[in-house]
Amino acid sequence: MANHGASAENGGGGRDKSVNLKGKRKGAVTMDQVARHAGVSVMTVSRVMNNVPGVKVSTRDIVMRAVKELGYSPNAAARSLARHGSGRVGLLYSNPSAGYLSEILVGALDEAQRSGALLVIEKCDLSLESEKAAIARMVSGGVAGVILPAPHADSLPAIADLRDQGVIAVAVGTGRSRQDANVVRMDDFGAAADMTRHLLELGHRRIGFIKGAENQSVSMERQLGFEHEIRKAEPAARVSVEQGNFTYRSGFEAAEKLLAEPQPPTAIFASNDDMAAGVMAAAHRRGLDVPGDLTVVGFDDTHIATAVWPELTTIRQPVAAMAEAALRIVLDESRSGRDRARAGKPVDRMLPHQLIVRASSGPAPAVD
Amino acid sequence: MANHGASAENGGGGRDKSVNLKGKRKGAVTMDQVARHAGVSVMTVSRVMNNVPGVKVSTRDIVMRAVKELGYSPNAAARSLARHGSGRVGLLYSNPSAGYLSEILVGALDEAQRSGALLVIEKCDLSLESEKAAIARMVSGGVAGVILPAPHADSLPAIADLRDQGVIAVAVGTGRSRQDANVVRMDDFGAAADMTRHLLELGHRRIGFIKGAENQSVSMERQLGFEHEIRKAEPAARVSVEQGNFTYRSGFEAAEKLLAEPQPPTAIFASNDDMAAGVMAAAHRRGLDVPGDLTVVGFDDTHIATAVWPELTTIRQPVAAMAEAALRIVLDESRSGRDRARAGKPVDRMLPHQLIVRASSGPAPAVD
DNA sequence: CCCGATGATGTTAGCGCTATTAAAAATGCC
DNA sequence: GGCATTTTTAATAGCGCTAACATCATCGGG
Repeated sequence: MANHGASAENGGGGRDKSVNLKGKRKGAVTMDQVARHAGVSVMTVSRVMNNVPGVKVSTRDIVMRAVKELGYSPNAAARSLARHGSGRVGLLYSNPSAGYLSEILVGALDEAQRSGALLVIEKCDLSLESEKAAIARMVSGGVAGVILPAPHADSLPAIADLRDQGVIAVAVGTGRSRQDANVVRMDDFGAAADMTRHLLELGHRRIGFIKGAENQSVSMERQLGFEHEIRKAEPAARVSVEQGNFTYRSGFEAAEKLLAEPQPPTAIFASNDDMAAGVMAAAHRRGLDVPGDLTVVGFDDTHIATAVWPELTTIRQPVAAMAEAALRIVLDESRSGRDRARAGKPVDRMLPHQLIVRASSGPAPAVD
Repeated sequence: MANHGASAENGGGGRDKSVNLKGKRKGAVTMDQVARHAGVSVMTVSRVMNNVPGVKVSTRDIVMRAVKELGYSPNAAARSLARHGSGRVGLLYSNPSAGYLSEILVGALDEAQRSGALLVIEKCDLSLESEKAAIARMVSGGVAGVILPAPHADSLPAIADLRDQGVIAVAVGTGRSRQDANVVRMDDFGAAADMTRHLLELGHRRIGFIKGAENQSVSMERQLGFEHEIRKAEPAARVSVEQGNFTYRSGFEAAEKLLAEPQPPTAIFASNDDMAAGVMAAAHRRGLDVPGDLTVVGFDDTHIATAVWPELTTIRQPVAAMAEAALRIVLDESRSGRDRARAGKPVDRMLPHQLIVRASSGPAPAVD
């Protein structure tokens, strides 16, 4: 490691004393170097990097330029250490829709890197004991807060547990705001309404709806959004609702029932993409063309939405952004909540969704 | 920071002395405390924690006990910092099978946490420039090595790039061992042979095979394994091979072709689960029962394998374990390679796979 | 024109761990 | 038994950063 490629560059110049003075290692620009380069002290650089107020604009600019010129990027480890253990954040995961997990992870990881936090991920299954154990592990690992994605976001015991231990909790992807924990979510109600409007605009008047798992609050929100829009825009439409549980299989089975009705729906709105994929399979099995004979739409825009043929019309849920936001909240809260005695109501952050129209939805077939 | 919520609880309980003794902060046991508790110096504790040879067994035991009693877990940030930037590992990801990504992430993260490494994840698409840019970012971020999962594992430019910059590269999930980089993989050839044997044992003699993407070396391995087993065990079997590219859609289309043959196969072996799901859809569309009329098997055991109905018989690829192993290799290499001049041949680690028999495979239908 | 308010910046002291070096204890050899 | 050698342990100096305090300008009012 003594010298190789990188050092040749430095050595070649020969005149750049400052670099030579400090260090021989590649890509190891430190605050010190930036400070020297900008002609200020390290503390000023630190202030600029952390957006701490009380730095003259002109100074800030000089520092910024130095940062850019040297390609400086702060050392997450050192930062986390100096911040005295703050910046350790837990992330509880079980085994949700898989694609969902990786998005959560990517979003959180990304933000963690950016803000110098350390992510501690901990696996558990859906059982209460397992959840509790995982939380205990995190807490004893010294996390400042814990992010609870999807299925755990609605776990009262988990939230209560965290609260009792004085650890910040952020629920991601829960249906409603809540008093006892910070929340990052999307407008499930509104999104379901948007999708419903899309179906109505395509002329569908017989619509099937497949509910999500009963223990998740988003299921209810989505159903309410659907029903609200129907009542508001087209009360005459005929709807039938089946219970699902967010799995492909439950979507398949629900669709079998819906399609077996004497006057089957011309469109089926599944509360997530996995179930929509199941619906599609059931439709194909009956020889129905999608979307010629049956429009199928989902929710979430996970991997499966485009892995399926035809590709699903669905609602894009900004999962990665939600995870990012959750991490930010933990960090902000842990820093601000340090002195003021844990007051203030919990944060409720809602991120925008988007209707993605793909090939699985089309105009309603002519009346039969 | 002096005290907030948590301290009130401790104070309230009043009797839990041990917690009070240890420290005022939750879960913040330091090496210092362990050392004191064990009656040794911090350095000895450090040696024990890192399995450095040269500690008397008796001393090691004492330290271990102290560690356990105090519930000590090393601070990753401090460790990474003190190790002088080592322990920073990059992970390049694009957008592979999604379920794959989260498994990779989970495995790597898990091991990162355990061994106190800092994971730097970096996104890129399949283009060469994007790949190059992502690698540059990581390198300038001071990583000791980079993990290249699935599609990038076969990217010669990426590997060459890394090598030129003196950064360790580990390819995960490539088909063959290689001279220019460390590799973690599974026995794709053998696994495909296993699966083929499974089909033959079920009595299938007309078998369709759907190849994976041409630019990935595992595709070839799996095909060779399949063909090898056929030739070896049942040369009389009729096989037809279609090209796919690992997507659901390509599986669907390949299956359409296979099933349109005058004497269609009684079993289709898709090189991954996504394609197998596509095959299943095509079969259902034609009114074929799976596995009654057609056996469908996949490869990888990703999320979709159980999200589909009937659930897929497939090969379990130990993705998480592979990611773990990859991280270990980077860490080991970066530590050992520090002095000895980057010699030694690359590591080639092969992890065991497993044939998972589920509901999608069954005995061949009676001859027609 | 001096003195306390404000800013704006610089200094100092660690965060928890590991490398390095020095010291002590155990061992070997003649 | 004495001294070179080889373990095994201890002491010390940072890693790159930030919190807390110290310092230095700058400025207006008495």
